[in-house]
Amino acid sequence: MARNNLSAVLEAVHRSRGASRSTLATELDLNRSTISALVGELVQLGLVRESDAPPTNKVGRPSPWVEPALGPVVIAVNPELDAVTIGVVGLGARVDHRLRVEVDHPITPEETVAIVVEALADLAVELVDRRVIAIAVAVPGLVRAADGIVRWAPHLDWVDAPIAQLLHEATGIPAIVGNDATLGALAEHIFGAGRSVSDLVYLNGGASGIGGGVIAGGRTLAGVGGYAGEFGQNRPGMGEPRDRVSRDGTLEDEVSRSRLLAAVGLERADEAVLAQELLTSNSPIVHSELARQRRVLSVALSNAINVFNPSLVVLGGFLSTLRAADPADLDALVAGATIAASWDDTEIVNAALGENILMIGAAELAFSALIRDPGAAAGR
Amino acid sequence: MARNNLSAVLEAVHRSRGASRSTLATELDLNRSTISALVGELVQLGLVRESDAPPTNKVGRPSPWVEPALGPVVIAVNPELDAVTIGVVGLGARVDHRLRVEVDHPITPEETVAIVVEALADLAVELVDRRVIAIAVAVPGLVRAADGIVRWAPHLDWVDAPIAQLLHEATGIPAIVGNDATLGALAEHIFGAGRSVSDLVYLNGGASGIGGGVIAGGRTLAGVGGYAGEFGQNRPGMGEPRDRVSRDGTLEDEVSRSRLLAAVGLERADEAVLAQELLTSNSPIVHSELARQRRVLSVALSNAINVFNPSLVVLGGFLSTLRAADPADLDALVAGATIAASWDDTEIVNAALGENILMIGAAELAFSALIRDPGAAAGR
DNA sequence: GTTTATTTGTTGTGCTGCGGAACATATTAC
DNA sequence: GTAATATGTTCCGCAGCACAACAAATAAAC
Repeated sequence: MARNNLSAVLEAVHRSRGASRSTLATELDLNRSTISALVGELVQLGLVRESDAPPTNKVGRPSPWVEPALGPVVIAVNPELDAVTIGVVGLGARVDHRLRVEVDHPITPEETVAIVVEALADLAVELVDRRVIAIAVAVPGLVRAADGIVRWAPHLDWVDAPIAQLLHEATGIPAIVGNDATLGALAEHIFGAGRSVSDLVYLNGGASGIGGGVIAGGRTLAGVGGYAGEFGQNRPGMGEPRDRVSRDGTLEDEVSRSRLLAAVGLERADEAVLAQELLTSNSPIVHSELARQRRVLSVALSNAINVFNPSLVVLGGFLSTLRAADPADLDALVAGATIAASWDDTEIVNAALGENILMIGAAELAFSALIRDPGAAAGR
Repeated sequence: MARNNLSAVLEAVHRSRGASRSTLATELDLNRSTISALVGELVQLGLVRESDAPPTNKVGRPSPWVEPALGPVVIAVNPELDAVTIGVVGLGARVDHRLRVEVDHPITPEETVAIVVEALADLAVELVDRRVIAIAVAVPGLVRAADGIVRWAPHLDWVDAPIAQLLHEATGIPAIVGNDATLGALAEHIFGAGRSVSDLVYLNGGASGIGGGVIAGGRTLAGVGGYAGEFGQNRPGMGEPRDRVSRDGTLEDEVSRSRLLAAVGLERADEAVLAQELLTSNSPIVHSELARQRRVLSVALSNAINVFNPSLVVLGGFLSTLRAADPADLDALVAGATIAASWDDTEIVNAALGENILMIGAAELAFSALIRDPGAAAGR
């Protein structure tokens, strides 16, 4: 039987990172007595804790504060070309620990599993008294929703990698996998720039290309297989033919980190350094490349806004730098190629969550399952 | 209180256009006794009727047939440049009457209302003993979801037209408005080519341009304002620069009915005639224009598939002709520019519902509200 | 043609989630 | 210190639905 309001209360506490009982009652439109019972049950389940009323200067009996419990945590994992990032994440997007294990070659699924196992051992002390709900992996590649198999992660050179199964077998902990940009969109939606918004498009520019994720009507856009949101492979129209510099004309070929690195004359640089270089350069080559990439990006964004009519377009990675170089220019370009009624509703912003975005997004994958059925985890 | 399963039963009967009680029970995973009670209630509400068990050769007590009742109907309205189409539509997508009122000039909202009022008078005899739930309008333009105002219908030259309010004031019947292509997508999803599918992209080519609608995760993609799905205004990349023949390079400028008419040398023609001309022509001009439009369309479709990962792309209007001229070519072009994993899930098909598509789609707008709360309409 | 197996409708009962009302309690306002 | 206000607590009741036992209507078996 679907104990729906139990989920609703847990979700509200999770998303707000804490709320008073009375605000829960008014916001969820539930009776005080119901909230009382449900919160009590969540406390029993160890998912939530109540603390003394915070000091407020309002008349009336103070309402106890309801917070996510410290117990349940998710081990978030993000394998990348040069490193694996692992985090311990609690309800309410609390990132308790984060560690980064560098590797000197493209990492295999098996090596990823080994690193996670080792990290779990290292974290054993911190995880005493914690309940590890799941291992959640954010992968830069296509993840089949049905079984969590990584169909294709070009950057990591993974093909049909059963990473979830491998992790589960190695640790005994349930494992779950998602696409990194999709999880980034989810994280920004629940805890970042898109908190109060139910329709957003998230685009992230990284070394491996451009990933995208969409929240539509408050829900993650998945598609049949779970591959939705691959804006990077799209071919946007070029305002001027000479803007096209790649063979295929895909967005991530045209708007790319490596072309920006080339323009500033660097071999490699981390995000902050590249941004610094780009934003302080006087070179006309840099400026014209930034302008060209903005023009191409603007068409892709217009296409996306025409189709999704989102409240927000959230840019991450080097795409936010591209915007930062001249936000007004990007806005004007997008405005020029977007349906006016749609553009009126839309704002382009930079991602709000920093380095933790994928930890939070991956954890959300597991927490959303917990929220769907709070009783399932512990006993009944 | 959300009487959820009452909705579920009504929805199942509506979508299946009739089912036995026992299949309802198994498909909705409800107890026989529950189905019995709920169907009884829907009969009481006049939304559903039971008839004798249909002849089946199975062992066991025969299960009564449950069908949509004849009573509740929606008046569907579709104002177009040259005519207004009005239909009487019942639950289960039963189109009882349809009439087309030709006009010799772009119709105004007020004229549309007058035509609807007149049609209601003409239909008075047929509507005896029917319960008109709502007037539902499918408009070729942008409809603000919040209040049903037509923000912009370029083809009709409507700007901020409160058509729902006007219709309600003139008739006393609740009125509701939606975008034509969005409603087309909905109709194909529930009763057409996309029946068993929860993710589809619908693109319709008409005289006024290309309209689009999306079903994602079984729900209509709306966007914040309700303007989602405007693929026609998108700018797809061109494989070869000379494919671009318009100034802005928007999809509906490049892939257009008028360019096809020009190629076959006609001033005007209805859909069937144009299709006939295009598919039987030997002219190299016609063939090259068809091929060019297919190439441009294919990029737009690839972009859509990369983003939505749908099970189905449904083409309507002249777009289905464009495909019919060489389906393999279109498929190959799309395959070449789409993420392989996504393309594996996707099939491109022609729209299955014919002239009734917008009648059914518009009616769905009202019926979905009825299904959400079956009790609201009649008494309690 | 009668009996048997099978499937389904019907009826009565009980559980569960939640709202409502009356009362208790902790705070501010005066 | 008393009043006003907001909220927690407790008890009750209702609605939705599953479950079980029984009745009914069909096909299959003999």
